[in-house]
Amino acid sequence: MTGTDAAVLVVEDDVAMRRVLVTALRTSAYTVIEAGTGREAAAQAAGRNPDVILLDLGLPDADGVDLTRKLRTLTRAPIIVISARGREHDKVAALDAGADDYLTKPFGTVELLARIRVALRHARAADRGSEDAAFAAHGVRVDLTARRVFANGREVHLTPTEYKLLAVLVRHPGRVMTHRQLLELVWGPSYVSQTQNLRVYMGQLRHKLEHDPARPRLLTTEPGVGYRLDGE
Amino acid sequence: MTGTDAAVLVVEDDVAMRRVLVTALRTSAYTVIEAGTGREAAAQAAGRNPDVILLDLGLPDADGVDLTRKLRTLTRAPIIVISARGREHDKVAALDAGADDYLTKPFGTVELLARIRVALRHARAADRGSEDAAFAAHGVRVDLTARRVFANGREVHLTPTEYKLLAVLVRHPGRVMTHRQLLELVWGPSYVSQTQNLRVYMGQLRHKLEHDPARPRLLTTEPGVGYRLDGE
DNA sequence: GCGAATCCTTATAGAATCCTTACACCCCCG
DNA sequence: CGGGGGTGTAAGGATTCTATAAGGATTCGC
Repeated sequence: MTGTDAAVLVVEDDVAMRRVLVTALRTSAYTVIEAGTGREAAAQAAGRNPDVILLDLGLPDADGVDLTRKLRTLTRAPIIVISARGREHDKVAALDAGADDYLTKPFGTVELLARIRVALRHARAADRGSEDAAFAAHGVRVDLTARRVFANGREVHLTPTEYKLLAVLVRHPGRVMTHRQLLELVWGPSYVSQTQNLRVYMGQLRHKLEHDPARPRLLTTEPGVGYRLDGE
Repeated sequence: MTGTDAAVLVVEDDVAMRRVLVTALRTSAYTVIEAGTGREAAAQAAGRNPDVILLDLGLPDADGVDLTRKLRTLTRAPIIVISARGREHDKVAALDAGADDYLTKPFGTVELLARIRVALRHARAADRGSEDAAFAAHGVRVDLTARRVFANGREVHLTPTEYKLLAVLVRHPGRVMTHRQLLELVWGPSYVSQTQNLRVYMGQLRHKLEHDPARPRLLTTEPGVGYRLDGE
């Protein structure tokens, strides 16, 4: 598989290293976009819509993990992190911040290209689904782009965590989300076994949204499995 | 919390190594499925529908790259390859055969867990685009991705065990599943002789799904062998 | 700093689920 | 005609899971 038009954003401050990367990518027929700073990287990611991002963590002007998180808000393109630091902690932090792969220097060009192919494979598979930005049922309306929630025509105030939880459910209407999924997406990977907390927040959401919180029609329980946001 | 969440298939012949992996996964509240050979791996990948596959390339009975390709035809679950061989050629071969990540021994457990989280993230993103895997016959419809079951247009509530049992049958429509197979896949390897329990649950499923539970057309009995999910 | 909002934990009652036991049934064969 | 293996239904106690309230810890805004 060759580049077939795919655009790769290379974020790397070291000029020599950058030249190596760019040459390898051009040889494989990728379109290359370059950035030498975190600020530039964000601009290019937002403006040029790359298909893959190669990100060197060791930029002088930005913390790598923060930048990863930032880029993730700007684009859904896979991020392959390149770093001189090979400690486990660094890897985990970057991966949990939204990176899709982590390569430690020094690495081979051939391997890098193979990992780029994997990333593109993923991106294409994920592209097929696009999300709705709104949900409405049972007198409840959720506007994800405006971050607003209404119940029976009245706007309801939700705390950040409540909203996050509801937003996850809205993105998967009608389908059961397991405790694990909800906990991981709302609270993060290290909270996957704190199911009690999830129950508390689900109760708060019901209290604010359901007509009769004791007999939920919108936020239903699937005992032993998880919760579901029901349409009509 | 019961183990109805993300399931990880661990393919590893070395017992010591396997124990390390299984312990780490269980601690993070994953459901673990184990396989020690290539043949077993294929069977479990097809039968248990894991969410991620951890594959050691160094199995005695199968070539790792071939097995990767084989597994890719059986499931779309992400494959994380674990290998003692760290040569670039090996990595590229595995990645291009369909693997999603490649870890070289020795590696840290924390990093492995982080990479599993990445893989699950991808799987979920890809899931959104795919059509719902479903089964329909005799007025019964089973939606495996939404975890919903309908009979005669009405949604039926199934308990976790009932659903698990039905899900196994749905993945092998028309084929007889032996008592042993069903017990192992639903209740686990230590329950393979508790056939009475299976009868009870099969009865409950019939009661909820069949038009006339006494004359089952969907869930038929193969005396002395097992049960079968019949199409039209 | 201070108050208010939010978060997370704990405790407990109530609900759902699981698994076992008990027993009736059916069909085949001696 | 009477077992006997295999099967289907019913019921209940033990276990697990869930809902809700309440309070201390923490964070946030001013």
